[in-house]
Amino acid sequence: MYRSHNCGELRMSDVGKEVTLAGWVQRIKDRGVLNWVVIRDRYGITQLVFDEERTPAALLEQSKTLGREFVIQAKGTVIERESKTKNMATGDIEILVTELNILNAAQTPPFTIEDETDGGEELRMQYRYLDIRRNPVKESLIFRHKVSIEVRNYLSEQGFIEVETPYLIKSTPEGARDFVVPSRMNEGQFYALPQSPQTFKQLLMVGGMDKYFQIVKCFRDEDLRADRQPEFTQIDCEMAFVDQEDILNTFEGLTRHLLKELKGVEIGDFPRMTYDEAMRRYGNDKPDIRFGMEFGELNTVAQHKDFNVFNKAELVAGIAVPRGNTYTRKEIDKLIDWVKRPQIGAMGMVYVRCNEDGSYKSSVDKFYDQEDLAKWAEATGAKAGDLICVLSGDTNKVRAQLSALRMELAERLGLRNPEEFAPLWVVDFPLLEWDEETERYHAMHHPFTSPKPEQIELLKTEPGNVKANAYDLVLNGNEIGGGSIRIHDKEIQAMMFDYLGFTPEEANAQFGFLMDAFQYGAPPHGGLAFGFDRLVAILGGQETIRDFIAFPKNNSGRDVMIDAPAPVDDEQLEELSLKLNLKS
RNA sequence: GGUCUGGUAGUUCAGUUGGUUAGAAUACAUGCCUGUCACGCAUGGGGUCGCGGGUUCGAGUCCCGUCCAGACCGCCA
Repeated sequence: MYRSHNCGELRMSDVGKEVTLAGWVQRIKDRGVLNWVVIRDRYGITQLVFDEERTPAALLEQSKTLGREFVIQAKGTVIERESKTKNMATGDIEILVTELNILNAAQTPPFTIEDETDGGEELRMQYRYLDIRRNPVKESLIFRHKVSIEVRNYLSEQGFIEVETPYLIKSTPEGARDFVVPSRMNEGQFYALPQSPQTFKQLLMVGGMDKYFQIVKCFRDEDLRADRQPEFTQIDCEMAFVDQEDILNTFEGLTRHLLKELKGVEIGDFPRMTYDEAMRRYGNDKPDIRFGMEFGELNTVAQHKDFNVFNKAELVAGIAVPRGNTYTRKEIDKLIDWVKRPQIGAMGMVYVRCNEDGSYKSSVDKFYDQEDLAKWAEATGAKAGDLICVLSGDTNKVRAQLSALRMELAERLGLRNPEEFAPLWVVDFPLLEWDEETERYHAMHHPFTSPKPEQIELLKTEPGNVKANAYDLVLNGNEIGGGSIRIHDKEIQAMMFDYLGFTPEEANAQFGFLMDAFQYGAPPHGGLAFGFDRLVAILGGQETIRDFIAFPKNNSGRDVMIDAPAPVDDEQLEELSLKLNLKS
């Protein structure tokens, strides 16, 4: 038996007990005739004491050979401390050690194993196993475990069955780039790792598993972000014999359950907003509605004067920054520089100071009088003391730019409280999206998404205006889930592929198995997938998913700990019938 | 593919207008200390200033290239 207790559980009521603890050396405080050693495991920390009067000399000397992160086992008696501390749960007691075993010595770690470490990101990733010993990372992983248990419990109680689907599947041209895996037994052929189990879950519906879920890894060979990894986890769900309303209710229930069980937050019916409305009010299909600063469209109140920048703009829109009039001219200039950075790309920014006395002072006073500016204030909901920021130009660009500005200002103003949760459904997404590069429509969600039935005719005349039975679940400005009612009719599916530019032969080669299945009794069905890493991170109060993944990849998709990806040797290539054609 | 920021001691960082022997904190080592808990005190070791080239009497500092890291845009059906 290596230990009788863990390092987090001993209290005053245990005083007098003979115990054995095992763990890592957190801290050594050598005072010569007295030595304290703090030992740590997953459950907490406990202080060991060695002193000249009560400890054999040899044992005291042995305690001084310890170093940080040594793995040790200590036997001894729980005693009350002479000086207690509230800094640790076990701060009232300590262990008077009678036997010390060094189970494994350790090199000094490259960064401190403390809550506030001195280690930089890269170093922590390189020695992730040391990083995981730190409370914040450890707690994040434990939190992730709790979320996954709650998800499984809830869905299981609702009658969902978890079914595993294959990881070695087929590459498809639509959507993200695939990670491909060469097949030794099938020369010149490749598997692809799934971007999602989409077609398999639909086939499970055809198979009669009318409530399916899976907590499953997905893979996309695209550039990374703070909230995007090349391999990530989804809560993938699908239901048969349901309409959109059934699905929204089911997964709103799951989300509400998670918020209640894990955060103690009770939320009523989630607001719903159409895609068009979200774009108009927030310039964004995943609005953060924890705060206001909604867009005011100013075309009608700003396009009647000689200010040509506005007159020739497709959209003039502004937001009211609460208490923004406290900004100095210099600060506003910096804000203008900020929106003009290439990442945002605005040409400029017009601002209006809303003075406490009800008057206005703008950067375009030459063109607009007080009466005009009062209308701007009304449209943006600006109050005395606010600052109105106005951008103009191409509608889509203005919305994206003003949305970025809104989020940035909210962040600076501390309006994005991570302990506040504001979910909503965004519904009625467009079915298709125009792609400038290939000059054709492609599916906004995916090609299996059902158009609104009453709009199928509209596909022929105005494909860009057709809405889909597609929806996203948004939490605090992040898309945490998305899904749709699927097509379950072979003819409509074939028509969709046609609109997306597939020849019948291509459609058949890629997705023939699915359309075949639709001929053998496919039930109406639909579903949704949550981004599990993102969901866990946001519930945990963060927007970076890395600390909720045990072994994440870095910005370039590399695992710096195991140093992957890496070349394979010539024999492996030979066996796979592969030849490299390196660009550099 | 692009924009921006950074790379100096084990680690986190400072380093002025280009100037003589590159600093601090922390970690580490040694010694002292009987109630510490971010203990304290003293002493000590520790540097390819990411890499390559250029300008200059002289480069951590300026210029060009390159590599690496992070954030973002494109991309992510």
